[in-house]
Amino acid sequence: MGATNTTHFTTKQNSIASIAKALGHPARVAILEYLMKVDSCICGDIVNELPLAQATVSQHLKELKNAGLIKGNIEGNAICYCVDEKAIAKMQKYFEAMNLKIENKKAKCC
Amino acid sequence: MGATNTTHFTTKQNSIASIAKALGHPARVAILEYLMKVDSCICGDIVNELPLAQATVSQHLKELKNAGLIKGNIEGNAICYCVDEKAIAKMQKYFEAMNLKIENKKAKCC
DNA sequence: ATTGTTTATCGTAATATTGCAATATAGCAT
DNA sequence: ATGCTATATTGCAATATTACGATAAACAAT
Repeated sequence: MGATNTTHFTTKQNSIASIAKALGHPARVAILEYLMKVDSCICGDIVNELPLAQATVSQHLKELKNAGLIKGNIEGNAICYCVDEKAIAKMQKYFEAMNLKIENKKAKCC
Repeated sequence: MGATNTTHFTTKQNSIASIAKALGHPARVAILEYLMKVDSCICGDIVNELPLAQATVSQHLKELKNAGLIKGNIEGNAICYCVDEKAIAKMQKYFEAMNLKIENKKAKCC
């Protein structure tokens, strides 16, 4: 096969997996971090920052956008991409809750 | 191509991407959540919990283990898998820091 | 109108992932 | 020793991802 079977999992599980998957490539992590570093941003900068061809970077940006991790506005010739706070906040809350559960755990097996 | 080019990114970027990638499948998110729910765990339970064949679940467990998200001890006949707190803590800190940076951000473009 | 700049899309090749049946392995129980 | 149970591995087919060159689209500037 090769196609992920999403139908049997909860909406939240699929949503977390979808965001995580988008972050599952170092180039996309690097893009996100670069967008955080500069306050406003144009893709041309990103291409220069990364060891990848323009077409590849564009493709990565598209995936980040599809996953809701970034949002972009057309600004004349260029496009302004920004981190989408909502997705980051969602992941932050998810791992925070998980972390809390682990700390409150008494039983240990491993 | 198809092979991810890790050499040009930082160790941390590769590390975050690697953990995120492992979580980039709803079945693996579901496995992690199930391991959180029960305190101690055996893989047989996991197979029954998921809509996937035993071989597929075993493969997903292997990936989670490779990414450092879970750890497992052999216990006689079965294997006891647990969430590895270190990986969760790492992700939690990563997103927390990112979230803080976003909150302190003044400039907005999108 | 032509040129240059920036970003997206298409086509394609290489590689990775997903999923499962079949089989192997390892320990437990009889 | 034989069978039973739990997990891993192998082999394979279907699909997805990664990467890039070539090209297109959209706009700005001359």
